[in-house]
Amino acid sequence: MSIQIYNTLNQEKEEFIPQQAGKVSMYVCGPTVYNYIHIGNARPAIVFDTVRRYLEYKGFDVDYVLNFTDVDDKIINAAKKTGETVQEIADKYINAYLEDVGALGVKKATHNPRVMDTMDDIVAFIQELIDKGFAYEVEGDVYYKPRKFDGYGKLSHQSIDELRVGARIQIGEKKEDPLDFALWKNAKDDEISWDSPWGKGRPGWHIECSAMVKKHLGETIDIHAGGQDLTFPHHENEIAQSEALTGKPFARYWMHNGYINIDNEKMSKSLNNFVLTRDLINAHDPEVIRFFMLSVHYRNPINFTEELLESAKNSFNRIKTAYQNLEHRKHSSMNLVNDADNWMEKINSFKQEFENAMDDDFNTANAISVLFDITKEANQYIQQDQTQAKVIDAFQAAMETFLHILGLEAWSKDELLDEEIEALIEERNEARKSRNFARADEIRDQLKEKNIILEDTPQGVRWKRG
RNA sequence: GGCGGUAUAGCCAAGAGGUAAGGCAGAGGACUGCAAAUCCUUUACCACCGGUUCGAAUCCGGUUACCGCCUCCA
Repeated sequence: MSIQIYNTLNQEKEEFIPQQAGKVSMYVCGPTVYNYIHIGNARPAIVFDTVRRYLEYKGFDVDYVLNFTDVDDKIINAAKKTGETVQEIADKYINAYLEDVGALGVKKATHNPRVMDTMDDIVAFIQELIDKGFAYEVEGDVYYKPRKFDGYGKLSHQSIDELRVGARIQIGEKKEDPLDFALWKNAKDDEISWDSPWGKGRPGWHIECSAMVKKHLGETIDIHAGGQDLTFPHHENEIAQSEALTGKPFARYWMHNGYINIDNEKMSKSLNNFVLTRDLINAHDPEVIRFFMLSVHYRNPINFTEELLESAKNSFNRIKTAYQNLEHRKHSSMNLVNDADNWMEKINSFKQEFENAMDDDFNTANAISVLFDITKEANQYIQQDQTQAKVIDAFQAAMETFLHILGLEAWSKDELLDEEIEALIEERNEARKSRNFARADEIRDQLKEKNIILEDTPQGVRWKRG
């Protein structure tokens, strides 16, 4: 089956066919780096990283570009407050972003362009738009004229005449039309600025993405992604800028992820209910956070509460435990090669189901349910009197594959116990043999305090970290 | 006002014409020296009202509630 992607442009699922066989160009709108990111910023990072991982699993070579907006009012204000330079603020929060998102299992982008490094391209882009009659300069500002561009509104499905534009003109602006938006802003006295044909200034917000996409991925890209609030005006404006310039389609598939609410309310400054990704990572296992995010389809809203995260932790533990129990059972398995066909077939069918789920617009919620199905099957298998190493391996390999696609495999590394603990486990075994259960339980409790949990199975003691 | 989204068990969440996946929590049972883990069993008038259909959470029309975007925002 082919991959189906819900395309905001047409509001329906479409078969995904990249321009070039085997290659995917993908651009994701990144953060404005003026603060630590909140969990709302973490969602697109995780979701589109998972999209990328799945495309790579399917054999595509993915060029994944995520930008950093490092020139912006908010950064300038932050710099004014702390006395640092804009560059320093930006550097600090770019590093923080990469750390946070890295902890959540997000792979590094192939490029992380910054506005500061793209200034020449941005200026050239704007100049060309002026030359082509889509933009005009007024006293050092440059504005784009959406009314000049035929398809304006095609992404957000807004009619240009229905837009409520009353609030759009601010005092001191010199737009010809309230709909016009800034490509270049004239510098105020002491602000950071760059030279341009229209004097010192800095770019508007939307133009950077158009310029970066063109610079790093070309005129038409396969996938453009971001939060659904970016649909309008940001992405709409990107299309207007880029397509006016090139005359070619800007992006072929537009993907937008849903919002995160906190206790059923939008995160907002007035409610003061922002949850910083950083704080959450310090308080919870990052993989549980990622698992939680992926347990809901990316286009649906997620409500975040501590209780739901706790529930996600228990859920994810079930999968982890099954994987670890397979590992333990491996040592008491036989190396026969026959009689395993039924199980191997079953395991293969899970693979197919997993792919079916992911093919269907990256339905991670269903993909995770396949992970639970295989977990149950594996649990049943290892309870049999006799097991085969080959089947155990196949179970584990399938689980690893699924977990890797979801970016959740980091925990599965081998862990070792130190000698002291090994000795205690051995002592407990002896105590149990001689039916000295008091001593056995004492040791079990003692280890539990050290976060080592012992479980007695027909195949001997099994331990795990609590 | 325009555009879009959401309403499914105590909770979370898939499903998009053939009478409801999965997980968490709860209850009962099995296994265990006791536990743990696991297995088995168990819980749904799919927001409301009409319509189409042999058949509708699923399609159409309407209603209600909530949410997002239209202004910086993931």
